[in-house]
Amino acid sequence: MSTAKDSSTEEKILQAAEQEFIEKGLSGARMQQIADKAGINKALLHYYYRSKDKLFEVIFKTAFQAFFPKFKRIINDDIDLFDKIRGFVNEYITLILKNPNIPIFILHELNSNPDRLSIFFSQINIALQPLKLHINKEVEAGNIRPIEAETLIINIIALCVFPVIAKPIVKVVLFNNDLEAYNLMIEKRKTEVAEFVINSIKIN
Amino acid sequence: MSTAKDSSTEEKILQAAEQEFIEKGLSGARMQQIADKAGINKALLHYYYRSKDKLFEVIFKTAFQAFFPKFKRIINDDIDLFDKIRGFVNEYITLILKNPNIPIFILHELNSNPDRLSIFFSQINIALQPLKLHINKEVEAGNIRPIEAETLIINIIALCVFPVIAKPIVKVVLFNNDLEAYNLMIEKRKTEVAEFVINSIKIN
DNA sequence: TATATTTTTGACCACATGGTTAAACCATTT
DNA sequence: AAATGGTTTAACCATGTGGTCAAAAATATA
Repeated sequence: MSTAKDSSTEEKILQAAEQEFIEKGLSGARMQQIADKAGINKALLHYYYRSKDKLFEVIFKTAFQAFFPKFKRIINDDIDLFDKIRGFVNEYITLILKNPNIPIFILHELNSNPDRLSIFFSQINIALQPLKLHINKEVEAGNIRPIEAETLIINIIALCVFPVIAKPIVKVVLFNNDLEAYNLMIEKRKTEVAEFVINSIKIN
Repeated sequence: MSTAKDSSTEEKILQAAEQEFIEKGLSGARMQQIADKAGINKALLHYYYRSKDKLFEVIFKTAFQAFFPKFKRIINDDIDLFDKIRGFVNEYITLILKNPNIPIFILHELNSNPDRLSIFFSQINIALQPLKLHINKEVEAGNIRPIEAETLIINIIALCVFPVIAKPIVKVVLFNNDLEAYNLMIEKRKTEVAEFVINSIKIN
């Protein structure tokens, strides 16, 4: 058994590949560019990962995990739904900001090849099930306004993700190209999004 | 003056190019493929549009107009803010559904080259100004909960666009790959999104 | 009908790109 | 020190790709 997995070379390749693929997408990425970024020979890429597609597959998987992590911790907790939403929004936006280009990357690649998703199906499905149940329970109990669990979940994720993936537009159009203002606004959303959602579903 | 602009050939090229570019992106699109789809020789592409980039530029511009249309009609109307939101959501989702792949296309291309946006800056900026003012006015008058106009606008657009661009994920994860169920949900959002937003900002 | 003009094509070119190979390099074992 | 096996490289190769060009076909003009 080799310790190649931990070797600095393989690590450098993965980092370089992640950068290149996430920035340019599968078709836009160049093996030569990845090799250069990793500071190695191009042939070495094929030594570790036989083809561009194989290498892409690895990057896509890890990127997808980052985009759709196992938020079981938050979701499974037996806490108040509103607090659950607050916790989720805060953690999720924080997570996305760590690599803000991943969502468009995933969405773009998934768009031209939706089959890639199939591997992750059960993982996500199981991860969201408890949250769905909790929402439905609260609706039935009359604790929140009637709303489909799916709708509420989509809305929350939309409000977290979209402002980040639309950064070029939002920054320019709504904040006159002021990066500081844009960043501040995203930062504020870590709490504001939850309140926006809660205001919408709570009963007065 | 030639009448080339109206010629069937040029029209076929544009249609084929739009399909190809929007589906595969700039780097993924192939001139040969576009020629094939248009049923013409590849050299003819370069006869009408000198280079791939020139052709792309044309497609990108028209696509962007579709993504960010001149919604002045809705926004400028001197109607109730809530009705304005209802009208906007309904029209915008309807518009996006006409070519649901445009948003990711725009976002993806803008991500790797944000400069492309600069041409449209003033157009969008002017288009949204009246809406901002209206929101601020309602907040100051105490008619709705305090919220930044920018935040409210982002939220509305996010709720309209995201479920469409995340279709591959949403369909599979939340609707067990049931296309009908997914479509129905999007259809419902034409009215539900507005109510979700209004519930959040209205004062009880 | 003859002539200019525009549109369309097949053949081609230069170059970028993913991928291969044989040899060199390097560390570890014997 | 020699042999072994994993790692790295330079030099190649085949193919795909954007783009060109000269000639043919079609169309307009005289």
